[in-house]
Amino acid sequence: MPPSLTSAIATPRPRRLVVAGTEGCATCAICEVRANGICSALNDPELERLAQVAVKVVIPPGQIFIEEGARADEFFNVTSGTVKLFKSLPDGRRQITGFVSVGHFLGLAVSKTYAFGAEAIDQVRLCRFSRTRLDPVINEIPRLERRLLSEAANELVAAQEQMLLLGRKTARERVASFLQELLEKEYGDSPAPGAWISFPMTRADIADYLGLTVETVSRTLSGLRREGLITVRNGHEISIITPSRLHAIARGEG
Amino acid sequence: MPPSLTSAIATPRPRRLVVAGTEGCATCAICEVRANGICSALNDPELERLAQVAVKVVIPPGQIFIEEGARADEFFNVTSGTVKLFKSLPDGRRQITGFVSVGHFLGLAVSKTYAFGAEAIDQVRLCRFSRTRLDPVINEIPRLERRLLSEAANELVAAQEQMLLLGRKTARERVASFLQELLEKEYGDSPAPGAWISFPMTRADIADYLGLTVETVSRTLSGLRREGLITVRNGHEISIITPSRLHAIARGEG
DNA sequence: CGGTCTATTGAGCCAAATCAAGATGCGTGG
DNA sequence: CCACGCATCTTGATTTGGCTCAATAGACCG
Repeated sequence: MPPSLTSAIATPRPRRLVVAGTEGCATCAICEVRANGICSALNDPELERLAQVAVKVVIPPGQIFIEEGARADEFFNVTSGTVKLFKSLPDGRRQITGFVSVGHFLGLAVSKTYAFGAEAIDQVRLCRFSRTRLDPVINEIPRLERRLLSEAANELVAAQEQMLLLGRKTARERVASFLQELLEKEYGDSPAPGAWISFPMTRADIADYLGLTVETVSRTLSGLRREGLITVRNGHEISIITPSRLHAIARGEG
Repeated sequence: MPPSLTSAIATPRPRRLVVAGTEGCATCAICEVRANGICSALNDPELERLAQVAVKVVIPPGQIFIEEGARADEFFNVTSGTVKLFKSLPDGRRQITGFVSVGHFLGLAVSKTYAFGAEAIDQVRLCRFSRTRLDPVINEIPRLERRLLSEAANELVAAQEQMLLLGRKTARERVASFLQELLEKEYGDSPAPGAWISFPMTRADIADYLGLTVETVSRTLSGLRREGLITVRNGHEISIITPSRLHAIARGEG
């Protein structure tokens, strides 16, 4: 199981952090994603308090807005689009630790620096909070802290699941797990066989997420297609024909 | 990179949860590990409050005291010994997601059931709290919740590091990373070259932690020994001769 | 319609898994 | 004390799943 240098290096490194578009500070109360993420835990006056320290920003596709190892003095809340979180080795090998989208809170790292990087896959909208300004708000609103704790616990569970995948699953099982995850994100646990799911990440992203190479991901998807388990459209839309079969494969019972 | 069925199955499944020794409820104020873990965040009256809901238990080596998927109605705080946390696939493949020892808090899972299992490696002492009794205490003491959040964030960082290891590192880099981790747990970041570090886990545990097989772990350790980077004594004690070389290997610069 | 990414497919290779002996250590009981 | 049984660890021989290298095929875009 040699490291896949090329898959990581071949990915063109997106340009560095440049100034992202700022949309001014809208009131959170009328935020279109108020029902999602940490904001859903707050009432109107609390949201008002939060709005005072929030700045909405727009990040273009491919831009890194959290640099690994940089000083961690900002938090983010994703309001639209998809973000990839990653860690890298000095020689460029890269592991994507998660894809996150609307409602997700970023920057929980307690240390002085970010332990991971974050890059926009498609166009991403964020609420940005400076740490120094958010901290007192968190202290004021215990429910917010409780919400963060519960979010952290959920992420921990997901991380453990991913460790099982990376340490013990075959390529086929990994790809099936990934598709399964897409399905669940879209439809919860109701299978919805045959519906089209579109995803923004490239094969290289999927490979770096699953600890594989681009070629293996591509080959494995082709295999599943040939077996009639899935259909692929435009490369970035799939339809899962037999969710239960896929689920069995993902758990190693395929 | 086929799954290592044997390494997981060969490991004899320890007996099921039987009644563990109970030591009665000592006051936390005089607890020998008061300075560690969540308790260190509390003052005397708060500890007194905590003591009311805590039960000290002793777990013999090899016993599973958290069953994957079981109802999660208890929390634990490790006061001595070493615990392995793991997730398994239906066919027995196993991934150890972490080794935890004194001061560590277990059971953060927000869901109804535990997402992972926990097994004592050597003799383990725990403080056990029932969820229903601990919840109000957490609500009363915001500092406790903050402490839990910070612990969760730290675990998340460790989990991301482990995903990088499992997804992108070679066997040699994984073993070096593991040894590096042992060294850091023992001495922080001051290298202490040549000192003996003893660890309780077997080669099978290490393999299940690093996503390798027993044979590969053994061979790799032999390799590092042959190269004069480490010395091994009794199989469960090592001395790291050149910490900086090891660290370089762990980061993929070896 | 050429240029540049991104994805697919094929051929060959290699790191780690699997299979197979031994070696070492350790508790138990004669 | 040693002999036995059992588990753990090490080492060797062989196999293989996924990586690497290489070439082609789409997709997108100015």
